[in-house]
Amino acid sequence: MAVARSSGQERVPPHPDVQAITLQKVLEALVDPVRRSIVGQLYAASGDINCGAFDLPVEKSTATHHFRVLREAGLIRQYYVGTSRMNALRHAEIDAVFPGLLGALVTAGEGSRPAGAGQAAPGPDRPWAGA
Amino acid sequence: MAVARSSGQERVPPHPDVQAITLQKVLEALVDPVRRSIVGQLYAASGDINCGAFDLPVEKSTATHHFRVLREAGLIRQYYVGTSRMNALRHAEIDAVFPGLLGALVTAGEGSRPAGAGQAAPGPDRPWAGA
DNA sequence: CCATAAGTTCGATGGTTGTCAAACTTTGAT
DNA sequence: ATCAAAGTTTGACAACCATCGAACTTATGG
Repeated sequence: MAVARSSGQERVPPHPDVQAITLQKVLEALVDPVRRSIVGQLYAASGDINCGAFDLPVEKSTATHHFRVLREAGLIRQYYVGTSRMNALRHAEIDAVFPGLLGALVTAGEGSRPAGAGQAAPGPDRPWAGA
Repeated sequence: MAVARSSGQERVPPHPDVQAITLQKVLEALVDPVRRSIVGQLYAASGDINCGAFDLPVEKSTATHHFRVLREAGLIRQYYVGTSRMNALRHAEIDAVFPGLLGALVTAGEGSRPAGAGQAAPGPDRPWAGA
């Protein structure tokens, strides 16, 4: 029946609000490949995803740890649906604070190197230009 | 006299070429505030900067360590001028591999939060929308 | 009521990393 | 030749972090 229990654990973990999101925390979160994979899968998904539906190379307890780091960094929003915990990417909010960052990171992580990235502008003569 | 010694140490440390730059290494490098400060100062500077000219909160030997990490990640280029070691941001090359990433990171690190970042798009009804 | 499913919490562990001090190297100037 | 300036190298140390297994909590289904 789900009587919306008014007391006890609300089963809603603490999230930082937008102003509290720092670049330091975001980078600390995104430096881990597993967490970057989570964000990538959320970015590519149409809707929210529950923890168990992710394709991750680690055990459940480790995954829990990663989700918590992402949540505390302000990158994802978590809420319960029955026994499942859903995860939503805080896309618009992060874009509002760090414009372009999320998109650039996900794009960079897609493994798809932009074509013709062989030689960049040669620039003025510098000692290392020869090596 | 500077006879351009043809043998011995060339005094040019190894740099990864563009194709070898990985997002993982770039993020590992940029997760450290000191290294992000170095990149920020290079980004804002008109030309290259020698190691001693940076404003850093660590000892010389630690700074050397940070410069090496940045170099091995492919973020900076280093070359000698006399006893000074110059540092150049590999701006164009990084942009070619990870478009927009460097700019987004430096902008995000400038502490200048974009105005009116209070409330982002409210989005559809989700349990956490109330909290 | 009992079993199962979905996550969480709690140690423990092994590896990585940022930091410094001290000794060293190389270059340029006196 | 001698000295100072600018970095580097090495070794040591403390702190942090990702990972796992085992025990626990909460909700759903029969």
